[in-house]
Amino acid sequence: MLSFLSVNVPAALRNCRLFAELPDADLRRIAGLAASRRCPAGTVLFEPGDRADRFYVVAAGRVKVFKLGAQGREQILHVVHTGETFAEAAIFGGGPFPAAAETLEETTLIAVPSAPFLALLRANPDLTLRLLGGLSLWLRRLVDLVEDLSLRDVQTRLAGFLLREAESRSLDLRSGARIPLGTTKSLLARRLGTVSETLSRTLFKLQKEGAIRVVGRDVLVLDPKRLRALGGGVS
Amino acid sequence: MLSFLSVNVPAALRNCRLFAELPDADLRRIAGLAASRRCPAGTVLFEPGDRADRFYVVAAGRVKVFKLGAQGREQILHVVHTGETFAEAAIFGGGPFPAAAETLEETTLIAVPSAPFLALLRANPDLTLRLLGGLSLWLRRLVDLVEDLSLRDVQTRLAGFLLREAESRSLDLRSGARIPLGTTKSLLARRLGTVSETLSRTLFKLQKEGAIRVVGRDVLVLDPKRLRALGGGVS
DNA sequence: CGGCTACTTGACTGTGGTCAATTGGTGTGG
DNA sequence: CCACACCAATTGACCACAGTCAAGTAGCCG
Repeated sequence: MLSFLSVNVPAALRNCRLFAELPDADLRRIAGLAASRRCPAGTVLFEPGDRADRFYVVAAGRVKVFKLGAQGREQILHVVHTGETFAEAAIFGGGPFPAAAETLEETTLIAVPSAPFLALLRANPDLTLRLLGGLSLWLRRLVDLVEDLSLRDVQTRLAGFLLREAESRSLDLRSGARIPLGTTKSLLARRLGTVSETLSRTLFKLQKEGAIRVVGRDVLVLDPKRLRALGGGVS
Repeated sequence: MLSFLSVNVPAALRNCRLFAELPDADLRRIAGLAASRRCPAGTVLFEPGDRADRFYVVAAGRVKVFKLGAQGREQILHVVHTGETFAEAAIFGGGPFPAAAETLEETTLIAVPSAPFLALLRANPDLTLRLLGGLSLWLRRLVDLVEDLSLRDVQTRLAGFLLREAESRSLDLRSGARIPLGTTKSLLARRLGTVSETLSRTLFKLQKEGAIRVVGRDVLVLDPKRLRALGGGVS
């Protein structure tokens, strides 16, 4: 299923943290085995239960990894951006993919088959350690998500999200800082483990308290102190 | 803080899946570096934010890994049994422990310092791959937990738990099968992301529907079919 | 201009958490 | 052996957070 070759595969792999420092020869080997693929928005990449015989590098675009509930509700586990990998964890231990993945926009992907990749790992301790670091980060994120879902209400989650978002874009949190949500609000809602209606209301509450002001898809921070207080000691 | 040596450290490590096939020499090296420790029930091993410069092997006993919420509510991420390791993920990537850990009963632990362990990993691709498999499993469990918390109600979670528990003890699910909970009900509640009161009521509901019968700390399965239906297609 | 999607707002409801009181079981000490 | 203390578990009353359904608005693109 390779729709050829709008991308320079080796270059795309280099852009990815996991492969950034891999020797040229190895990189080429992977590139030779990998399939590059361009997908329109909404393409289903895999579903829970599918055989996990590959993982993905996002060369350009965005992908959501998510779980679907009984009545069609959706919990997003992670949104994967350009230069990141996903589903690397699933290729170990032999089980199927535990979640589903779907492109959020036109996206170029590189699928790396697991068998040759595992062989490469045996010979590259550095690569393996980097991979371990990546999985460890994934684990931390999931622990955070569990904490959010189980122990914090929506308002706290939202405030925390805004604070983290500001920090990750290295905005200093003075009054007036502008945080772009970068996605639709319904997407954000499903990331935070709620629905768009509730997110709407919660944004409104934060506004009413004077902490923020919502302008289209951006959030202006009006009162960083208050936002921090509501976010409950998130870094 | 080493309270010496009620345990044979190398033997305890051998009992652990992670180290099961490690060459003798390496095992001894680790054993030489590791600190063995006997803890009474309720000993705090680490808290979120502590430096992650070690991980643990449970030589005998049980440990809970958990997150604490604002008003003291607790979400258990995992209960670690004899022969398992925990916190291995935290030693990668340099961050602190993301959760807390505490012994549930009198427990003997082996703490493996991360620095020499990381060095050992570079030389042992087999060990590293086994570790990757372990992390991958952790990740799957957390994804399941997120799914439970976000997309399923307590009754479904409970039914699913009972089914998984029966399977993991390889009980065949005929009517009359007896599933020991193996813990107090309040512990189980916090594992399922709820509180003991709600668990009580939910067990009662399952009884009222004729699916199970609760006898002390065991659950008798009366109607496996119904239980499966309520558990919503959990394996 | 029409049609589509994202978003907002309102009214309602249910799950499940909190608080409080009671029961039950177990181990300890008089 | 009984009395007491302690903890786990249960039950009841209450209520709030947030999800659902439905209607309406705003914004965007063809």
